[in-house]
Amino acid sequence: MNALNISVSAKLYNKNPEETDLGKRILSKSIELMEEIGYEHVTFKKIGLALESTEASVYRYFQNKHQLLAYLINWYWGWLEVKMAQEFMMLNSAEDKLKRAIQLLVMPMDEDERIPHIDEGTLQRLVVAEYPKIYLTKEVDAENEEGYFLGYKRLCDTLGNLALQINPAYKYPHSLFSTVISAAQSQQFFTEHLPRLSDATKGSGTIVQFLTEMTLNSIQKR
Amino acid sequence: MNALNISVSAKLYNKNPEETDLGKRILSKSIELMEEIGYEHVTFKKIGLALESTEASVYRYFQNKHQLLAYLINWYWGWLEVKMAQEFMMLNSAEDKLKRAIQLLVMPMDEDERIPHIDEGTLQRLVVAEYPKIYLTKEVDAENEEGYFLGYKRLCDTLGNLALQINPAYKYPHSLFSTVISAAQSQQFFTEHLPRLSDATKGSGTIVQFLTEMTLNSIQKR
DNA sequence: TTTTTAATGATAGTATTACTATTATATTTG
DNA sequence: CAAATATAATAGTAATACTATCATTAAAAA
Repeated sequence: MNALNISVSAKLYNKNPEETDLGKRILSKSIELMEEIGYEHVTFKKIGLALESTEASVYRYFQNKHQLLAYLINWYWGWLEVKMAQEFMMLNSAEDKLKRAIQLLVMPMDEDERIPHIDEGTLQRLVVAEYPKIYLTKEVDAENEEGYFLGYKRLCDTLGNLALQINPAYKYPHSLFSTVISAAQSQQFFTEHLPRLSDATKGSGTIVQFLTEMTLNSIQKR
Repeated sequence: MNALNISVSAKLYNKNPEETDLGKRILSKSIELMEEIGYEHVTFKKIGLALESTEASVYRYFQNKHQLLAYLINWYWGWLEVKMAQEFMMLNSAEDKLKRAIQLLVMPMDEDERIPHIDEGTLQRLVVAEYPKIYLTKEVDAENEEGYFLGYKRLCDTLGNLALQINPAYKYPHSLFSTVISAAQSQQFFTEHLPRLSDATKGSGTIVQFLTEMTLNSIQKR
């Protein structure tokens, strides 16, 4: 069996959803439902209903909707890192790795067959639509200590280190990649919903070009 | 009297809050309360209480909390544009104007004495903490048609046009400035709450430098 | 095999939220 | 002075975000 496990901080659940059948179904249905009706309109009652289970059962796995979203988003960043690590093995230069990383941030994802209960494509669209909501709260400092944002931070570090391989004197690797990762999401959203805030048309080619140029122009030695 | 009026789409309120005393007090207290306890924890009941007025009275001005936030954020972008236009009069080159614009996006704001009922500094902190919440919803397309995001779009256009003055061949002016405006906000947030996502320390100098370099490197002719 | 434990389902209940509606009162305008 | 308008006071409703209890079933341990 070639299963693959993405690690998510234990503070992001009451009871580990990866360990039970119901848990996995909760993940699967939550992604689907949140992407479909939007975070604000999701309730644990609706998730329970969609699962043919109950509100109380969902509460056994997650304290609340916010924690569930944080779990899913962290899972996504963790999975992306694994994906990137795999692809990087086939590439030599840091520049090529960065370019590929940007593509992975923006391009639609295929289902990973090693993880049948999670539809990565739907999860990616969920992340595009909801990701800042997990940190833009008054609880951010407390949740930060619990590891709610580790996925994002790790990804940011990984890409920042690639930039430093290209130019060790570059002064803003963390700022640059938190900006690039964030822009990768928001440009997708703008292209679809607020096109005046983007120069891309449907299809992700322009976004990748824009981000790649911006990144390389920023870190280049001069 | 040298009053100054920032125009906000009439779809962003039930009854224009700028036209009455209670309306202005609602704006003033909402900014204060939202910044203090966070958007999620605000209710119209609490705003009414803080005003020594009632929930029902607040509902006469705004349909709901979401519309109120959208109003405030649009007001902020409108006000920033006015501020920028004033400052641009004293500058000649497009590059200097862009640099100044980035400073205005990031630096703490003084109270504008022409508008006594709005504390621009507090409003700026509110925008940093909450701005994506007005468009990251399933209602974005409908609200876009109502003009909920005009402030952001106009600001983005204004800065994009400056970039095109520097390099008319630059291909991504909208994407770049939606990214820069957004990064200006999120880098402030990260510096304070998630420092591993930024290279700046408290005080806005580093953020301004980072954004300025990124912007100019992106649009330069090569 | 029996016993215990753990997981889930079913149901009920509470406080708060997000409104809507009604009426009374005060203020402004014609 | 009459009429219109703005606000305050209050009540009420449906949905939300939980918490708690108990019964059932399945799996694991004794």
